[in-house]
This record gives sequence, C-alpha cells and structure tokens, in this order.
Amino acid sequence: MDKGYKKLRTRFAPSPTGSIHIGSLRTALFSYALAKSAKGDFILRIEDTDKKREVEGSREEIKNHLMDFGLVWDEFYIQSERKEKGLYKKAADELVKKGFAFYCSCKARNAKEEGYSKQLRDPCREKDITKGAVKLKVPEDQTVKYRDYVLDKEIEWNTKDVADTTLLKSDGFPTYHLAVVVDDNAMKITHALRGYDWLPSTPIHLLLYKYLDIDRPEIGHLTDILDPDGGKLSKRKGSVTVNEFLKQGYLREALLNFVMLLGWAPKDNREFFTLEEFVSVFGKDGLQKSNPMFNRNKLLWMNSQYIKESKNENLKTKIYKFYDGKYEKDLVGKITPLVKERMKLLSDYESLAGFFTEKPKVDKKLFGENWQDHLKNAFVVLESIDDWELSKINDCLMELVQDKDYKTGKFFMDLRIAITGNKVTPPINESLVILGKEETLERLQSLIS
RNA sequence: GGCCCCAUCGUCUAGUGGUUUAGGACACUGGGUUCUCAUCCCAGCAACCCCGGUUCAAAUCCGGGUGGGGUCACCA
Repeated sequence: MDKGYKKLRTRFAPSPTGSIHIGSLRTALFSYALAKSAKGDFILRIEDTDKKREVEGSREEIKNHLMDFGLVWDEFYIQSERKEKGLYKKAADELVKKGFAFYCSCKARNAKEEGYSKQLRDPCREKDITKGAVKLKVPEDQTVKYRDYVLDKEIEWNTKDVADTTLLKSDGFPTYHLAVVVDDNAMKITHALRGYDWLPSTPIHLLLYKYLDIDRPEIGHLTDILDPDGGKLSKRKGSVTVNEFLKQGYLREALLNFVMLLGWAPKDNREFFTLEEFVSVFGKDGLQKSNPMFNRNKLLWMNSQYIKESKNENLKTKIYKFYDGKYEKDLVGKITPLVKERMKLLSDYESLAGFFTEKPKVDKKLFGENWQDHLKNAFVVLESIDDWELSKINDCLMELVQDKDYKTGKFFMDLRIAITGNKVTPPINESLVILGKEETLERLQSLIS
C-alpha cells in the first residue's frame, strides 16, 4: 500500500505501568525520528486499558521523560478516555454483527492458572451468547500476510495457528489488539513501529483490519534488546529503566545516543549523534534485524565521552543537580575541570572529589619511604608561598624536589596521599590551589610528627 | 512443544556476487606522554555457525541442519 502521498504519522503507545524501560525509550526515539525525518507527526498515546496494572504517576513520568529527551509529541491521547466515547465497543459490535466475533461469558482465564491449557478455538464461538467478552472468530485455514516494514520481508501465518483472541473485555475495556487497530486507524497512523514481542500477534491485527474494512499502517517490528546473561533485557541483572540509569549518573544525551545504536546503524558507522543529527540521518535501512545485546560497558564509555565533551559550566550544573545541592556550586565549578576526564558517571564525582570537602582518613601504610621528610619539607615550602596559585606552587615544589634530589613521583605521591588519603586523585597541585593554603597546611601538619 | 523471527571478531556493527590479506567502535593486551589515576597517541589480539547447492566467482543468492530470540492471558 503506497502511502507516500500522505503525511507520515507515527506513534509511541506505552502503557502506564511504571518507569519507562530503556527499550521503550528506543521505540519512542525511532518512531519520533521516522516521523520527523519526513516532517511528519509523532503521536503519544497512553494505553491504559488495564486498570489493574496502571501505576499511579507513571503517565506523568512518561511524559516528563519524553519531554526531557526532546521527544516532543504533536498529539496526545489516552485510551481510557476514548473508551468512554464508546469507540471500541462500536468496533466490537460491528464485528459481532458481521459474524467475525462472538460473545463469551466464561470466566476469564489466565495462562498462569494451574491446569490451564490454551485452546485456539473457543467453545463459545458456536453458542448464542449476547453478553460478556467479545472474541475474534478466527477463520479456518486461511493465509494472512503482510510485509514487515523493518524486516523488509513478507511474513505469513495460517489462521489455524491463530487463537480466538479476546478483543473487548467484560469490563468494557478493549484489549491491546482491538485498541491498537481502532486507534491507529482513527489517528491516521501511517507507520507503526513496535517491539518484536508483538510479531506473533500481528495476524490478529491483520484480520481485524480486514474485518473492520480499514486501512492498516505499515507495521515494523524492532529488535528485542538482549541481556548479556541470556534472554530479554531483564530487571534481574541490573537496571532497565531510564530512571535507574539516570540515578546511576548517566547523562540523558549519552543514554539517548546509546539507544540510537541499539538496533540501528548508519552506513558509515558514525557513533555520535545529537537528536537533531539522528533525525536527519535516520532511515529504515539502518534498522537491524537481529537482536542486539545490551553492552553496559559501551554505555559507560559513551557516557564518559559525553562527560568529557561537556562544557565545564554545563557539567558543573549537572553535577550540582545530581547531588541535589549537597556540594556547593562554586566549589563544584572549580573542581569540575580537574575531574571531568576521570569521570565515567556523574556519581564518580564523589569518590574523586570528596576529599575537597571532607578531611580524609589517611592510612599511613600507603606512604612511601621518606614520607615524613617529604611532608615536612613540603610544609615548609608551601607555608612560604604568599600568592597561592598554580604556577607558584608548581615552581616551588619542583625546586624542592630538585634541591633535595627526591624522586618526583615518590614525592608527589606522598603529598597526594597526605592531602587526599588516596593514591588515585585529580592532579595534586591543582587540587591544592582549590583546597586553599590554610587547609593544605593543616592536613600536612596533622601528619607530621 | 506449536507458530514465527534472526545468524560477520567476546559485544555493537560496515559489507548488498568480484574493489576484502573482511573495515570501524567497545572490551582486552602491549608501548608512548604524565606527579598518581584518567585522558590522549601508537600497536596488537580477534569474526563471515555447519553442510550442501547456484555461479567463472559467495560473508553476500537458494535449501537443509544447528544455534539464539520471541510468542502462545478478559497484560500490554
């Protein structure tokens, strides 16, 4: 079906069941990019047809996240509100009337129930029932097929393998299957990108488009993101929601950029994109067909790249906000340039720069051989410096090292340990400048016997 | 198990029948720069799942096997 003459419209249709999953972010991003790369519309539709699973506040969280990532929608819908208008009931009625669906008043069954075994044909399909849930009356031995937009391949099923699926629940809410078909049509969606997990239920939707006699959008299935330990990315082995990654100190830009490359790749293997750049280069040809594994290492690397490329001022603000004001803003600003090449996560700031605000507990076993001598002379030299600035400190300390014929590395290591309590720190002289003369001398003094 | 999808270095991938001793990135290893670490630079390791076909020629096309993944709710 050629829809080239129509305005391209995509949608992101999450259900409000909790914080947004990293895979959902990707689906949203790809849908957004597909629409925007063609100057089309991106629609946000909340699929809240299961009252039991809805999590309070997640609707707002989804909106806020999308907004924060720059994935701004052109239209917004909520399915429960549309349900009130009778849109789904109307479609279900039409199907029953045409003989393509039937009522079933049996008790709802759940796959998790003991002794439950799925039967493709529902016994109620031949009964004369007029209330309860509405189910699809799947025909025997027909072929349903479509060409997948992402796989770029024709996929077909025989209806003997398709179940009489529930379309309208007895509470009047539609299931996903009915809702998605009715709404994609009503909202004039031209391209529907969704997760691989929806592929097996596509024949149901295909049948519905046919029976309802409406156009269907292009349907494309995005790869599943796999967990390094096997299976789909799962909660068990670490973070999976955007919120969790943010809390760990990942930057939004890095997260979004990383997700761009999860199931999509450009011809030239370029790796860094802003949202705008991504939109301009995005194309369905780059969409991957096999499931990518979630490589946390690479995400970490990408995050470190984003931190390194950040403007000091921006990074300062991000660190300040990340710690919710715990560290004084101006001080963070001074320290930021010293730590930014050492940080992979915003949360690395504390371990790297904590010594600026908190006196370290120094383990004397860390010191080298002449540490007392090193520290005493460092104290004397530093105390004599009046204008406390980097070049002066550098010069005086190097002069000391040469005069006393110290090993440069050994001397500075002892100084480093005395001041920070750690062997791994930002450049020590720069740190002294920020720490101030008084505090520096105090820390040295406390260790000299 | 039925149905369906997929298959290039450990991972993400480029490659669309000859230009390929298969390229890049992460990770890893070695070296250089450096007051530590990190950054940065250089080098190295490392892959076309298997078996058949088609073709003068196959990572690229076809078939089978194997492997991985998804799905089988009045959840999405």
